[in-house]
Formats: sequence, C-alpha cells, structure tokens
Amino acid sequence: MSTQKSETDDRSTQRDDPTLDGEYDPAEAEPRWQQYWVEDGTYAYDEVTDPNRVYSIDTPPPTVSGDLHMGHLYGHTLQDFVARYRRMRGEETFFPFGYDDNGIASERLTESELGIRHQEFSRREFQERTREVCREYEAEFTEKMQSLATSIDWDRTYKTIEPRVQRVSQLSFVDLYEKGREYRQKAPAIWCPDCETAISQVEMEGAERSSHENDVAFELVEPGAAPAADPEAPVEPGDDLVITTTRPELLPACVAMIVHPEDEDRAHLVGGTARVPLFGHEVPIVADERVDPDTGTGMVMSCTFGDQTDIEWYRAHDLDLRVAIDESGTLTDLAGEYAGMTTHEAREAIAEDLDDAGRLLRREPIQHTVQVHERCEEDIEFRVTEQWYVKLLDKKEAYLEAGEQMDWYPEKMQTRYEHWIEGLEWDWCVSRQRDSGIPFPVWYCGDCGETVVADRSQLPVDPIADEPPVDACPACGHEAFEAEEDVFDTWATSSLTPLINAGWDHDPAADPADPAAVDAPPAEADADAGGAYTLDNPELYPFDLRPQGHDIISFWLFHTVVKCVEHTGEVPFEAVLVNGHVLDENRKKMSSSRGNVVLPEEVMDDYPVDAIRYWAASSAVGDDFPFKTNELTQGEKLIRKVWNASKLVDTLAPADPEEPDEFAPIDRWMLATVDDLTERLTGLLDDNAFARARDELRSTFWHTFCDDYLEIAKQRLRDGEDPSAAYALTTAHRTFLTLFAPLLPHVTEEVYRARYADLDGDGDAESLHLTDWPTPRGYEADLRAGETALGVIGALRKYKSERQLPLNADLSRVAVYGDVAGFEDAVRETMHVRGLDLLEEAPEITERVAAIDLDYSTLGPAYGEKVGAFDAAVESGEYEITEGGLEIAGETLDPDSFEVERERTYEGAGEMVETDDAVLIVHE
RNA sequence: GGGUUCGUGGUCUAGGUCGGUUAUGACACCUCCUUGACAUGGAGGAGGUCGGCGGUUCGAAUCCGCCCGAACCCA
Repeated sequence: MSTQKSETDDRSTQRDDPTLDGEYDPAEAEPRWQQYWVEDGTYAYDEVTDPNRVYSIDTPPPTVSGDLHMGHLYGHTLQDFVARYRRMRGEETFFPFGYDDNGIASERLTESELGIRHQEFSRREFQERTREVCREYEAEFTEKMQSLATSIDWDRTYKTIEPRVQRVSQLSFVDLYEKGREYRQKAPAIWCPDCETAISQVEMEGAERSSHENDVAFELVEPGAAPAADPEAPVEPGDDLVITTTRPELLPACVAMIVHPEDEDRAHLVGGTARVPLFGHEVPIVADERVDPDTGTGMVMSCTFGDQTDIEWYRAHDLDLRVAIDESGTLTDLAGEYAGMTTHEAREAIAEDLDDAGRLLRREPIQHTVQVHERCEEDIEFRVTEQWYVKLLDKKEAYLEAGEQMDWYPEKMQTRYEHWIEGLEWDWCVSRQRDSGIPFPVWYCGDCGETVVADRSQLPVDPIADEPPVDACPACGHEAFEAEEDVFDTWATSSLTPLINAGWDHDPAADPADPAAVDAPPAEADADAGGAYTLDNPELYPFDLRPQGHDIISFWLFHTVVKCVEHTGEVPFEAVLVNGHVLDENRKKMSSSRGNVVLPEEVMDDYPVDAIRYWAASSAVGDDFPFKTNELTQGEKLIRKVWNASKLVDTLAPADPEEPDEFAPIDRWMLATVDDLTERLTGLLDDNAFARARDELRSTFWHTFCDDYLEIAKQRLRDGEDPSAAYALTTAHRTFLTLFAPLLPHVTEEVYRARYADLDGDGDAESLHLTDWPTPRGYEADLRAGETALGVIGALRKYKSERQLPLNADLSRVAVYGDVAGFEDAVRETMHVRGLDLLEEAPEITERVAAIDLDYSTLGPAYGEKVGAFDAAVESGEYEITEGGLEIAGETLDPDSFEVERERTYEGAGEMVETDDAVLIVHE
C-alpha cells in the first residue's frame, strides 16, 4: 500500500532545475513545491478595486487546539479546487485563513499547558497567555495545511482572540444594540448546570438516558365549576389526580396541572385546584391543548421549568414562578428538606418518599432521550436569568429570503437552512457566564440599572478593567457603575468572519453617504451618530464563496448570515459550497469509540497529496463519501501516467513549435477534441462539479490523448519531421497539463517547470498556477471521420487481440469502406498496415435485414398506442421496406423514424471486420 | 415522532429536474499482448433491468403514491 519514501527532511537534495528525467518522486517533489509556493507568494492576494475581478472565499476557522482530521483535509481540498480554478480564470483570488482560538477549547488548553487557572489572571492577561500557547499550535496547524497544498494566502490570517477581532465583535454588539436587534432580558434560558452558563439552542443535543417513569398521585382540593361527565371521575376533595413524570425532583417547582381542553373525563376539573404531594402547595388546574392526551395518564404537571412547554404554559396561563433548582443544579430552599441535594439525588429521594407516602402508584425503568449540553453531556435545565439576546424570531422571513439569494451547491442543502429557520423557537442567547472570552462592552448604573455601552472609539474594552465612557449615569446622574461580567458566545465572533476578512470597522470621520461606507444606517437615537461603518476591502464583500460541512449550516452559516445582513444590509455570500462527511471504508461514520478513525497524517505518509486530491474529487459535492484506498491508488497511477506521457512528449516535440499553415486531419482532430474538452470542463468547474470534471479530464487524457493520439503521433514524429504533429502534440499536452493543474498541482507544476516555464530562457519562470486557464482555440475538425478512423483502429486492435497477434504485427492489406478521409496515414502507421485501400463501394458482401430499430421518440408522440402494433409487426416480420419508408401495420413510417439493422456476411478473401461506421476487409 | 437525503452488476458510481431504442465508468474477476513513456501498461470478456409493490403513459432507472431499508438533521 505504501509506495512513498520519506525523504522530506533531506531538503539539500532538492533539484533547482526540474527535468523530466527518471521517475517522478512525489515524496521529494511535493514538499519542494509547497515550500516554493509559500516563499514565492504564489497565492498572494493583490488588492484590486473592481469587485468583479475578485474571487473571495470566506472559510469557517477551525479550532486551533483541535487535531487536523479528514474533514479538514477534504473540505479544504474542495475549496482549493475552486481557488486554483478561479485564480487561473484570471480572477484575483482572496483565500484567507482564520484560527478560532477564542473558545472554551483553547481556554482549557492554555490552562493545562501552563498549569494555570484563568481565574488567577485578568481577562487580558489570560488572553495574552492563550495567544502564546495557541501560537505553537497555530504554527503546527499552518504547516499541516501547507503540506496539503491549499493555495491560501498565508499573509492573510486572523485569530479570533486577537484585539482587532475583539474590536469587531464588540462593534458588532454596539451596532446591533443601537439598531434594537440586541436586548437584555430576564427570561427562561437554556442552562448548563455543569458549566454554570446559559447556552443557546444549537448547543443542545439529545442523549439516551436510563431513567424511570413515575405515576404520581396529586390530591384534588376542589374541582371546577362544571359537573363531572363520568360518575367514576374524581370529584371529592382528597381524590387522586395522577400524572406521569420522569422528573419527580421538579415537584417543588410545580405550578399547575394541565388537562387537554377536549378531555371530557377531566373537563370538570378545569378551574379547580390540586395539592402537590410531599410539598403541600396548591396549584391551579388549567386546560391547554399542548398536552398529549395519549401519553401517560393524559394529565401533566407544569413546573418552572422542566421543558420548553412549561415555559409556554408559564407565559400563557400567567403561572407562578417557583425556582427549585439553582445555577449549579442544586435544589433550593423551596424544596424544603431536599434543599442542597443535586437534581439526581433529589429525584431518587423524592421518589422514595412518595412511595412511602403512598403517592407513587407506579415506577418503571425506561430509556429516553433527554436534552444535554453538547460539550459536557450534562442534562440541561431551564432557568430564569438575565441574558443578552440577538433578535431572530421577528425576521425569519428576511433570513429565509437571504437563503434564497445564495446559490447552494448542492441545491438540496438549502432545505436544511430553511427548515432550521422555520423551526426556530428562541432568539439567540449570546451571553455566557464565563470568565474568559470577549467581554460585553457594557456597564450598568449602580443605582437605576441604566445600560451604558462603550464608545466605538474605545473598543476593544474590558468593562471590568476599563472605565465607562461617561462620568455619570445619563438617566439618573449616579456616578458608580457595575461592569457586565458576561462574555460573548463563541459564535458571536465566529459569525463575523466575512466582516473580519473584509476589514469592517467604524470610522468616526467617514461620511455615511459615501458609497464606500457600508450600508448600515445608524439608529436615530444614537447621539454621537457621526461617522460610518466601513470596509478596508469593500471589493471582497459580499464573498463569492462560503465552503463548509453540512453539519454547520444550521448555526454557523445561519448566524453569519444574520450578523452580516444586519450590519451591512447585504447577504454575505454569493454561493455556499457544502461538503459531506468522510466516512470509513464501510460507509460508517468515523468515531474514536468505534476505532475506525483514519488520520490525515497516516494517509499523507502513504500517498502523495496529488493522489489525495484525486480521491477528494471522487464524490458529488454534498454527499457523504467513504475513504477509499482504491481511489488513492488510482490517483497515484494518474500522477504516474501524466509524468510518463510528459516524458514521452518531451522526447518527441519541442516545447514551443511553430504553428504550421496546414494541419494533418488527425492533428486538427486532436486540437478540436481538446477545445471541446476545455469548454465542457470549464462549465463543470463553474458548477463545482469536481467529480465529473475529474472523470472527464482523466478519461480524455488517458484514452483519447495517450492511448489513441499519442500512439499515432509517436509513429509519425519518429519517422521524421512533422510540424503539424509536433505542434498539435505540444499544444494538446500543454493544455492537458493546465487543465490538470487545480486537481494535481504538484506533478503538473513539476512538468510545467521542466518543459514550458522558461521558454525564452531568461530564467524568469512563473508558476503554472499563475498562468491562464485555457480557452477553446477554435479548431474545427471532422470529428466524425476522426471517430470513424479511431473505430477502425480499435477494430484492428481487437482483430489482433483475438488472433493473439502482437499489436505491432504487420497486416499486409486492409480495405476500408467508410469515411476515414484524411486519416488513412493514422490508420496505416498506428496499426502497421502495409497496404491500405479505401473502397468506393461496399465490398462484396451479402446482407440481410436482421432487425428494425424504431425511433420511439418520434413514433410515440405521433402514433400513440399504435406503437404496440409496430413492435408486434417487427417481431413477426410483417413489414416491407420501400422507397417511401416502412410499410407496417397499415401505416407508412418516414425513413427518419426507423433504422434497418443488417447482418453482413462476406465470402471473399480475407476477413471482414465491422465497426459502427465502417466495414473492413483484413488480410494478415 | 417530524424532516431531509439516499437505495443502480461482488464493491463504489454516472444518468434521474428535459420519461424514448443495446443503463456510464472505476475497482475487483477472467482471457490475451512484453511495442523503444508507463505491465503501477495495453486489448478484449463475463457480470446489473436500476430496493419492493402499485399507478400515470404507446413507453419509466427517470414522474406519482404506498411500503421496506440506510444515513443525517430536528424533536
């Protein structure tokens, strides 16, 4: 399996002067070119002003402390196909890179690397440390990325923790706040008791848990006003009302019992009250259709808060708030003797006591799905806390419309985005109760609580360390302030990457009416409304492409769209490229618990990067696809084929031949075929159809160029001077090399440098990747005669093969009946035919009609169900072929609507061989 | 439970939005060929009726419905 030798550390052996001698050694050549491209600045973005000349890419920055995995390798390779293709199309390509080191992951990494705790430092000091620790990891990550040959401009990088990015994050907050899109509210929030912070909807996930289902009997205090329908129904004070719950520890937080409005058996209870067992408080019985009458007993308790529906009930029925669980998941004083227990302890204790009290009617173990925090797997709670939110729910339509405006590759992925928005139930909670992170630039008046936001010129700011922009509260004049201690959600920053990349900022001197200003009108309430938001590189925005995995459409992409639309009024991306997940060879998801994870490093040790890129292009964009060593092997073979064919071309023809006045037909045919391929490939790459582009290119190169044309040209050029063949061979070869460049950047560069880069000999060689993508040169050829001739050659190969003759065995004489005009030499030379005759008339063969092929696409619409009768008549032979057409089943069919298939027999000397378009008589 | 996507020879896959004669290619398999780029090459062969059922139609892998199975997302 492994074929690559490791010589990468011996850089002294590298060749300054690429040649086409010997064998191609990717282990030596690939690192050499990677180093060259970076040092040379081959992928540098040169600022231009015209947005139409720019191709800008915004990628989601990976977590720096994480390992490079196959998903990175795959995703970045796809992006790189686009980047390299666009660059060669003449678009100034902006392909930056970001490191996401502003998150819990890098916080924990820093703590463990340095043996410190972030609480021991100020936020700024701790972030300094984080930057130091991450620097090493970034260097390592950069090196790995460079060894993948992604054509990133390494001078255009950012880190989400750097002060510039912190400023952008805080500016974003200020802008949204001023626009009324960001608000602070005391409300039920999704809470992680382990991390002791609010989290957003996207950070929850379901997890399988073992638990118990408990039937708990409440005690009726008094029924409602209506009479009971069922004589058996509970009506007397003290009768049992039974609910089913998996969370008895929420009993102290119970604020109501709910029945379905159409539950006739319990309608009489609505308006009454019940007593909560063990805790003794009375709660109202209300009707609400959000109860499933078919689940459990059909009656439920509502607590503040057990789940999302509890929150809805709390609001809809104006229920009490009973907070029985605190921020760490511990029961509060409200829980009486259970206070101080964890939720899990209380769950067991309360169930036991219910049982002792005779109020537990049933208890059965079950498996069910609960919502947990994705990072720590802790069961989440809903707590009423004061949090900052970004408004989403009131603008779902606008965000759906933004999705419409982007081109989705593949199109089907847009539905994921749409369904996500349609299902949104929460605004985006962006505050986190953590110590490190980017702080909210906010203070509150110590007296009246008025919110004071930092001046934009102050940013980045840390309210704990820095002073507010005013001396006294603008509302009440009080002079003491309290700093907001919360920090931003990670996504609040990582959703700003297009703005970070384009250099978004606020310029107090800028004129909002200036076309260079970003379309973001300041709120009218803004007192110091002078200035405007600006972009350092407005030509980049909106970005042409946003690549990412399908798993992050719903939050990362969505949040980025939201933020950018709000800040600039424009959808940030022209197109979205969604890549699937890499699965193992058995199409199973890779996971460490399954032990089927393939590491990029191992693959890169075993295979050339060009082969890995060939594999990465093997699947339709958006589909999950398996890791396949056989694709990698095929990639290696293709690299070798490109090299060997190039070597041969180099021995046959000069690198810059003169264009002849006249072409031999086979040469013009080759050039026309290359034109044709160029056009198709350009269309496929415009559509990001990498797999189809790869297959078309490979197959045309390998079979048409190498197997067919090169074999012919080889004979002719070895026989003597042939300007036509020399020119066509070199031109076709160079075009193939260029078309292969985005797919196989290393081997093509190596060949290009050896043969084409410095034709004028002034030593001023340029990278293949900076040359122009080919365009059709306008060669016209009789493609049909060419096909016929290749068919004839193929038939002769088969003839030899079937007779176990060597392919270079001489054939004394071949007669051809068929249009191979102009290609006689090609046939003769390639197949070693000593005498070739073109027949004016068909050879002496006897023909009989073997079958009639009907053209259903014309007959169907014209004759409808009569077609069945035609089929039957053809089958039984009841038809007649006449001058006017085909007499069949009482109709005369037009000659265009059928074809006669004839069987030929030849009884003369030699052997008859048939192709689609020709008949040959072969004499050995 | 809801949604999305998918189900084509032994394995992987193209085609499917525009239904039309013998369903594309690769890998593996079999036979043959050392020709001076490459045997990590070349020529040829066998192997599928397109998950199942039903419908629309002269005609369906392709459209519609139901069912079965798989993956993912959301509950």
